[in-house]
Amino acid sequence: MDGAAEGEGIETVARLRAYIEGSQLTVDSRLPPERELSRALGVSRAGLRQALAVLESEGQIWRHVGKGTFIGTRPIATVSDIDAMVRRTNPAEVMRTRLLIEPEVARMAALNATPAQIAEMRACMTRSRAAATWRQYESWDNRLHRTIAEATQNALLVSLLDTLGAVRRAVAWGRLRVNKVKPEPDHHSFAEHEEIVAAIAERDRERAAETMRRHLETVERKLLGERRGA
Amino acid sequence: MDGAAEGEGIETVARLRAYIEGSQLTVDSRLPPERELSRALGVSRAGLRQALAVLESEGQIWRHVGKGTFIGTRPIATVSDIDAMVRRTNPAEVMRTRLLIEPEVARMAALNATPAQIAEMRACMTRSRAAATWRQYESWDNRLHRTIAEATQNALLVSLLDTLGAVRRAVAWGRLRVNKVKPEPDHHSFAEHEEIVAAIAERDRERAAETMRRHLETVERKLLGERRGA
DNA sequence: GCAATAACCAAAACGAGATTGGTCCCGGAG
DNA sequence: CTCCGGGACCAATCTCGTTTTGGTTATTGC
Repeated sequence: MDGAAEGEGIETVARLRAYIEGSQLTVDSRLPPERELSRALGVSRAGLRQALAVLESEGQIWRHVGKGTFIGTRPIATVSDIDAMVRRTNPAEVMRTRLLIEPEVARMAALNATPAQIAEMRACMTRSRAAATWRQYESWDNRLHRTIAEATQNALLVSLLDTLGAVRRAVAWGRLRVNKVKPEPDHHSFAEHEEIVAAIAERDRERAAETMRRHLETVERKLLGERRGA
Repeated sequence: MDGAAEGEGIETVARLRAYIEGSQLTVDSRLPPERELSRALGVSRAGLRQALAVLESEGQIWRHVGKGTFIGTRPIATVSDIDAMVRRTNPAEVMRTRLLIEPEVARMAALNATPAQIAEMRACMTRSRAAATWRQYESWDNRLHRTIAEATQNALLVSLLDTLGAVRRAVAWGRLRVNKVKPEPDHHSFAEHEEIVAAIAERDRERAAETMRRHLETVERKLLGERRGA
């Protein structure tokens, strides 16, 4: 079984390798469609596909329907499509990710925040306290967290957190907060936000990270814990 | 100057507000195109656009050519386009971001890594030691860091790190490593990788985070520090 | 003058048709 | 009977021309 048949397969693989080497096809370039390539190499399309499968398993090429066959390793999928990401994650993962990143962001913000940014944080808190609806409150809450992100003075980090925020908003937790129309004056976030911004203003990095961590843990409890409990 | 003319403008704004309230248009929904809406409200398109400009400055709506006019605040731009991000960041920001996130990722990996994942980490290290070219070394180095990310058991976090990695590869491109063809056997990363994986295998979260931090600091020095020095 | 109308522009969306990798089925050669 | 080649088909993707839409400028009418 392995004599002639496998020999033919190896022959096709070798011819394919020679073709790729011969043509000045570099990494990431597309090679001809299967129908065309099979004619050029004088093999059947099925035989060519077997040879391509070998090279793909070796990591030499990668293929995708509608796109073609490419030289090199398959490009990784980024969070370019928020909707695609939402289908693979859940609110718990979002909170774990926030807990992992945002305390360190607060620490870095305490180091680098400008006076203007600290002033904007305080303005966000004032406006969130005065919010008449949950929607307005969330708007100012988002802006507060984004201002803290901007205070790291790192554009890449801000974009990553924006992406995380987009996933957070898109992920299906469109429930909760159906009972009340607006935040209570003693809503837990108000005091916690005060502590975070105060720590940043005082340049106390450790306390900024710690208070942010406690804040997010409270949010996590309210969002996930109470759902199980109630 | 402000009597009749401004009065008319306010009148149009009021009529527009009434239209939005009246129609059951919710947040993020698109309202009719300007040409159509101006006919419906019985005002000129120019007058309507002035009224729309008022609502836009208030943050009630946002507009974009080719898309339309939408209710709510303008959606933020995520890291959907790697190339666009590359133009706004630099290698220093990439390293700062890695230093902020990846030690915590290692800490979380030490908590959640499966035996199979730890085995894959060791396989990556073995293969990176045996690499014949820098390209091969980087391939296994990337895969090692990605396996550590996967060990957090958090798909969202993995995607965010993939995005970060894509930016890193795009920004830190042609330079460095022009002098040697392959990694030295005593390359600093080898021993550092060993320490990180050992800490993860021993479930020592604190040491995993600390060794990862030291590893990235070494990479940062090699990448940025020596460039300034030499 | 000046505001309304129309005309034009570039960005985005839309849609029909062509491409392309992946799969299945049938017929013929060995 | 097995197995390979050919063809047809499928779904994802790309391509390209057309339409829609906000933004801008010129023209017209009072």
